[in-house]
Parts: sequence; structure tokens; C-alpha cells
Amino acid sequence: MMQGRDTMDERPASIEERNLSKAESLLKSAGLIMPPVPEELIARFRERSSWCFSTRLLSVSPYNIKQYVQEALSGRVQDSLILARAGHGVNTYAMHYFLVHGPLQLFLQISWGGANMDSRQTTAEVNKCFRLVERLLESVGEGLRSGRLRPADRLTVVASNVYGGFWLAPTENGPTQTAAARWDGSARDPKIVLIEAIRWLTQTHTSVRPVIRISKSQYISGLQCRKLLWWMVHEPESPELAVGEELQVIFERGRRVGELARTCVPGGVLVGLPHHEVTHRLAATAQAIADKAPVVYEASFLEDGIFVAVDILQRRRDGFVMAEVKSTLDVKNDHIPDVAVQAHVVRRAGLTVKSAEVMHLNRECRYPDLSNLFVRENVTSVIRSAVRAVPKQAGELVSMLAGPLPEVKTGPHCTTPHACPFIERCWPPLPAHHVSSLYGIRKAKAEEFVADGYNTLFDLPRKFAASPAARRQIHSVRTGEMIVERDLRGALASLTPPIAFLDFETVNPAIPVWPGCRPYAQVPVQFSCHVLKADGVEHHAWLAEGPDDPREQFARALIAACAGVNTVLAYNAPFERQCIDGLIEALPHVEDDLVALSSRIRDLLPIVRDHVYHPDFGGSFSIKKVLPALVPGLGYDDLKIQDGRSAAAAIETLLLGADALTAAQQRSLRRDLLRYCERDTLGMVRLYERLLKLAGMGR
DNA sequence: TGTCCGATTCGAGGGCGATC
DNA sequence: GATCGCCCTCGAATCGGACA
Repeated sequence: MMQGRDTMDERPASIEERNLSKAESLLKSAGLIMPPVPEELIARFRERSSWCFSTRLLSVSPYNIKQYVQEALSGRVQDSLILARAGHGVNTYAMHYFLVHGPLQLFLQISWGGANMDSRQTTAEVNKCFRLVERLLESVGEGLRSGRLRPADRLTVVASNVYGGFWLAPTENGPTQTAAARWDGSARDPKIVLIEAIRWLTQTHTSVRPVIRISKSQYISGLQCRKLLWWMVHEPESPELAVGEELQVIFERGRRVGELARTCVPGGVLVGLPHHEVTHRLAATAQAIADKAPVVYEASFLEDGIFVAVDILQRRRDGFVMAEVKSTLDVKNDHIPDVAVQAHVVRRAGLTVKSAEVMHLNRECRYPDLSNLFVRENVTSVIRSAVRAVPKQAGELVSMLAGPLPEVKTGPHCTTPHACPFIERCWPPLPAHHVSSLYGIRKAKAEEFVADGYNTLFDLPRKFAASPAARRQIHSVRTGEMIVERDLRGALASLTPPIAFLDFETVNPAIPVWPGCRPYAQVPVQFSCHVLKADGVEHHAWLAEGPDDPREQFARALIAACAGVNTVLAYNAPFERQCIDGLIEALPHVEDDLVALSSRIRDLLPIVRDHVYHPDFGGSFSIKKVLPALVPGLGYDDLKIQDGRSAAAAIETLLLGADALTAAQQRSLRRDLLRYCERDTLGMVRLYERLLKLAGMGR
């Protein structure tokens, strides 16, 4: 579908055709052949100035080829064509043919037109390249037909005998990566680059050997367990690896923190391409480094089979400082291999890493002053030994991946430092009342029991040290009966009516949004309160609306709801107390009321833990376990939101990210949140009534 | 991801008795 | 009297469990 050089039409020539023919005549007069012009671009093909024809306006001279390549690699360019002689001085000139068309991005720059150049030789060179361009375009068509190339792919070919050249296939095979590293100004025959790209396009699929490559996070997973890595690489679509809503919230949080971290080190170039576009990311990084960018964000490197994207790569006089952004409040142990592998890969790519840092959130920061939101901790010496270990580990992991699923014994690595998503594939389902379910048992102790042949609570020896709750658990499980201690009555009698049953839902944004809040400050934004009086039960509920600071309204509604009660009962009360302490700090004018309220708070959890055990508790006194066992029929299964973490994520979306939701979605989310929170406190009321009966105090 | 709380574990240091 | 080993105590660190 290219424009032919011979026009057989008898009609008067259109403006476009006149432009085209003017370009052709000009080239012909200089001994050059006309390179191909895709039919779709002819309509926009214009003469812009002397020796310059293009379909787009030019902001800089085409001689500045790097800028055009960078623009294309960032994915911002529409289909276009530039055909121009450009340069400066008397001898620094070149012929340019820049074509962005479908999956092809071609940038050809051949020295031509300089006063002291060998005209015959340079003209011949340009013509040779133009002929290769014709072949390249034919090969693109062939590649599309054969499926070698897809319309959405991007094949980038940079052929310049001024700045060097390379080509980038849209697949992740090795040669492209090597080519990317050559964008360094070293001489490279443009014809060779064109021929390589043509060869690649006309190769059959089977001739390309897939090269195993892993990401940084996969490398980290591989350090934890090779089997886990093998499954991640060879079964990427497995359901265990599906990203759930909770994980998405964490990813989104990390993304926002990363974005904000960049603003603390301004003036950089962002390699913002999608992560799967590895080759283009590498090229864009190489370009930014070659351009001496002071900072590169998401700088991408691939060495030793490991792909890494460095959050912030900062140029210094004598090397680079790399910073890994973490949305935590401290440097964690598992950040060390993470930074180490990046440092290794970046060094392997030829850069001098002067220091490595973890840039994490600062617990001293208070909104609205976010100038100290991040702390940068130098971990260069901490990661040293981990960096040394990378080449060997990387080699082992990559060669392991080329083989069959490795044999790995189960052990602590199945849950540490991260819970393995494939754990059920390796661990047979544990029998009911396994020793690991004993309340408060330490992992090592449970393993010791199993090693000694004690698998379940039924097998345990009669004499061994255990807490009273654990003893009650063993006894209850062995007899199959619920155990109720005598002094439950006394514990319940200490709760003076009227009693309010209280539950908070909170948000804890990593990036604070309300005055005085630090990163991850727990801010209560919803409560449910059932007040049990002599004449029945009253329900109060409150849920914040919109992104404004909800604390004042929350506190006032809470104080009103608990007015006149003698006991405020919560399940795991330290949580509610901590939230109220936060409110007192933020709202000193209601301190007295809040302090009075806080002093009336009692905890239902220890009352259950110290007096009751039901075999269905499963070694846990969480209300999610206790309620279904003691109050059958009042679980959480019928609710859309079934636990606090989902509730917190939903509220954060509702309050701080409501733009992404329709009005109907917002209404539905509010309804679900109100139902969930109400169930928690209604559950506490029913649980309290059940405990009264068990203590012989109920009606 | 965070916090808080309580229980357990670990290690340092001191007291005390046995032995040389 | 010096040394060694055992036991106890106490405080710090760690772990587990609860909440969001």
C-alpha cells in the first residue's frame, strides 16, 4: 500500500501529490531515490522548508535524532513521516527519514550534504539505506501476515551513522537488550541495523529461542522458595497468583507513594512505559542516561536474566545514587535483598552505584507539612554481602527455571517472609485441631511437637506447660464440649448497665490527608453502637461522607450515642481506645467528653478468652471465630463485606477515591459498610446475652 | 500496611554451693 | 581464695493475636 513512484492518473495533481512530486524531484536532482511514503500519510505530507518534508510540525531539527527516538519510545507519537536534510555548520549534515507507521518506528540518519563530504559516496550510501527501508517495510507487512508482528507491537529501528544505531524487537529476546546498550554514540553501520531488523521480521517463530528472564520481585520470591518461583514463571495464569482487591489496594498505595517520592527528587525523566514493554523501557533508560538526565525514575535494566526498575536513579558527579521507595515506616529485613539485586544489576549494566538507599515514609511527618514525608536511609554497607551473593543466586535460579519443577521441602520459608500463595499445593490439609492451632503456641514449639509425633491436640502429652486458655482449649477439644469457667459470672457482673456495644471502622492512609495525621495514622470514620437498656436495644450508626476531615463530626456523634451509658463494651478494646486517644489529640476542645467515654470502655475479648472455650473456636478468640460458635446463625457469610480489612479498603475508596465510583456504586458501598459494622455490634449484643445465659444470669 | 498488648524467650548478671 | 557450674531474677527482644 505504498505510494508508487510512477503516477498513471490523468487527473490534475492534488496539493499532496504536488508535495510528494516536489520531494521526489528534489531528491532526484541530487541523485537520490525517493524512499517509500505510506499511502495513509500522503494526505498530510507537506513541504515545511527547504529540504524538509513532513506530515507533522517539527519543533527541533531532525538532526537531533535522540529527541525523536525518546519521544517515540515514550509512546507519544502518532503515525508520521519526516524526510529532511538537516544539520548545522558547513559539514555536519545528514539525510533523515523518520517513519512511525503501525508497528514500525524507524529513525534513519545518514551523513549527507556536508560541504566536505564525498558526495558520490554518501549519496550511494543513502540510496542503499533507502532500498533497505523498502525491504524493511515489505518485511513488516510479511511479519504482520505471519503473526511475527502484531499490529499493537512496536518494532523500533534506529539507524544512524552519526550517533550509532540499534533495533528493538517487541519480544523479550536477548539480542534486543544487547542492542539497547549500544545507543552510546559508537559507530554502527546503519545498513547492518536495517538488515538485522529485516532478518528478525522474516525469521520463523521456531528459530527464536526463548530466553528466561525474571523480574526483581520474582528473584526475591526465588530466594524464598525455588518452587514458588518456578510456578510464578511457568504458571503465571494460575488462580493462586490472581491479584485480589486487597492486593490491588496495596499496589495502588505503593504506586501513589512512588509518585510522591519522585516529587522529592524533582527534575528527572520518567521511564513510564508499561512494565511488559521491557525492550522499550531499556532503550528509554539508556537514552535518558546517554542524555545525562540528572534523575531517572523507574530506570530499567536487564542483566544476568534479571529485570529491575529502579524507583529513583540520581546522577552524581562520580556515579549514581539509587533509591528504592517503600511505603513502610522503617527499613525492613526483606528490603535488603530487594535493593541488593538492583544494585547488582545496575552495576552490571555498567553504571557506578555510589550508594544505595531505601526511601521510606517518615513517622514524624504531620499533615499538611509533607516536606518531610520521606526518610532516605543509606543501606550501601548493609546490602554489601547480599550484593555479592546475587550473581551465583541469579545463575542458579535461571538455570533452575530451565528445568522441571524442583523438589523443595516444606518449612518456615512457606510463610516467611511472605505467605506463599501456593502453600496448599505443598502442604496437605492439616487435620482438625492440629497442634499448630493451640492458642498462643510458637511456631518452633509446634514444629517440635510434630517432630516428636504429636500431630493433634488429642495426641499431646498430659504434662506440658501451657497457658490457662490453651489448657481449656485442649480439654474442650478432647471432651468435645464447651467449657465455661465459674467466675464468668463475676466478670460479667462487673459490667454495669446500661451497656453500649461499640465498634469502629477506620482508614489509615499511607499518605496522610487530614491535619496532624502522620503516615498510617488510624483515623476512625465509621462507628456502630447498640445500646442495651432495660426496655430494649437502640442502634446508632455514623459513616463519614466525602474527603473532608471527619473527626469532629465523628466525635460528636459518638459522644451523643454513648450518652447515659455506664459501660462501653468493645471487642479488643485497645483498638477503640487508641482511636479515641487520636481524637483527643486532634480535638482538644472535646477532650473531657472523650476521656470520660474512654474511661468507661471495657473489653469483651478477655472475658471470653479467660472463661470460655468452644471446640469450634479453632484456637482463636477473634470475634469472627467466637460469634459463629456461640451464636449460630449470626456469622458474616451473608454480607458483602466480611472483615475489617475489606471494610477499611472500601471506606478509603469511598472517602478518598469516590471519583472512580458511580453514584450507585457509592450508595451500594455505604449500605454494605453500614451493614457490616452493625453486624459487629449486634453480634456483640447477642454474644453478651449468650454469655449471661452460660453464666446462669440470662433470661 | 500499621498499632497495641500480653506472653514467652533469651541473655546478662548475681548469688550460692561444690570442688580444687 | 579462686574457679566453675548451676540456678534464679530481671529487663529487653521477640512472637502471637487482636483490631482496622
